[in-house]
Amino acid sequence: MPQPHTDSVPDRRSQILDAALVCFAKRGFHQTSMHDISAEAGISVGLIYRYFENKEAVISAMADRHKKEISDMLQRARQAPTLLESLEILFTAHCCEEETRVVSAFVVDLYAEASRNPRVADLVRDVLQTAMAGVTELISRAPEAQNTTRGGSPSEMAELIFAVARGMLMLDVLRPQEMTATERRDRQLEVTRKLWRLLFKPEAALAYA
Amino acid sequence: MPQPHTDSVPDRRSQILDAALVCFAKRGFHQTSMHDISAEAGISVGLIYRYFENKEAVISAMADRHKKEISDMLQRARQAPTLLESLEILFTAHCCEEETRVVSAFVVDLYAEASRNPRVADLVRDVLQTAMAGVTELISRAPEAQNTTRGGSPSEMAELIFAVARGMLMLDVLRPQEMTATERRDRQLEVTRKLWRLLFKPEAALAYA
DNA sequence: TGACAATGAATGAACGTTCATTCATTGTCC
DNA sequence: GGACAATGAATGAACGTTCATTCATTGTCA
Repeated sequence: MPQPHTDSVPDRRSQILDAALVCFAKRGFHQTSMHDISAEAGISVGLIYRYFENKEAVISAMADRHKKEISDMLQRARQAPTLLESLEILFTAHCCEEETRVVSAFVVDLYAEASRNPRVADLVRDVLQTAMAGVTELISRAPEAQNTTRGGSPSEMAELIFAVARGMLMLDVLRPQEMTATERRDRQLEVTRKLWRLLFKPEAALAYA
Repeated sequence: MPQPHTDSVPDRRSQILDAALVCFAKRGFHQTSMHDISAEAGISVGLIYRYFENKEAVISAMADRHKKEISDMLQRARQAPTLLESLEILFTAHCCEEETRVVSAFVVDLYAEASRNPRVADLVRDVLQTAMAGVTELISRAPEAQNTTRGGSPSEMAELIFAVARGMLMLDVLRPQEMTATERRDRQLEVTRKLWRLLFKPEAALAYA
């Protein structure tokens, strides 16, 4: 009853948000016009206003969706058998898409927006706190982390992990467009493993590395 | 000859760039109008066009100035007596200003712009490579780094250091406006020291920290 | 007076948003 | 089933506004 077609009406909101993501990543929030989004989605401008109050609502909805994606990612990370694999999921989440740059550019733009839009800032802060809490707990439970206090408390380690993850994501927008998602993923994994060794590998094993 | 008055003409270009930095940080590159900049600088709109070809030229000049500031910072870091102090300079450079947020927000915006403007991307890449090379050399020469290969080669360590620095800068734009520059600086220093311990402190000293 | 610094009204393009209109689909009655 | 009414998703031209940029004009020195 709610959706009698299920196919002919392909969830307009998602369709619009998908198009918006592409446009936002390509041109940024404020350089993207509603016409850009409508063209990318293959619909008319007016139709966007049937599903979103205005342009800012589109941006907010994108941020909300991103929040859900992050918590999905966290769920996956939680189910990984080892801490290292959890971290690998965390660090390469944005490489899952066809176009990694799309996600990275969007997130950097999101932070830029957060720096001047308090509502967006609250949302990003909230996402970050939830994710950090999840990872902190992950570390607390992990047997790999039991024998080392080198990186400080679990929450301090999580802080460092997230700083590196954000820093690498920022670097990603500088990489040449030609780089494939796989290449990006490999670069990310290298850094992940380096950080893991640094934080969790028993000292003895490293002494003469 | 270049500046005949030296005082009555207070270097218009710098004056305009100073105003632009404030506006860009407050509203972002593309939401800042030329009128905003002229109002902030206390001059007329038209005058900006006497010193800059167009708005993009203002952005480019800002990026160029940022490049010079980074290399100054690197120079200062090079002259520090210990590696830890070098790192502290590196991590708190953006806290020197009255308004830390201004610098952080500008840099995040710069990366966002880099993700879609190849000229800006080249410039940021260039700055980053120069700075990384400087820090790599700093590490190579430092006696503190001689006894540990824990973090990998000097250039690998530099990569990690810069990732954390970028990540912390990104976090800075989320901090409440009320936070003072000193508080921000302290938070940055905490992380710096943690990273330093992790990378350079001899293993023995950490075993039962 | 001449040369140049500085102004800010004017221009036109682009943008977000609105809304009168179209039309395929669904519901209703005989 | 067939004729007709009602719906509301979808369109895109139009509107008011904002903005980067221009340039005729004014102010200011030597």
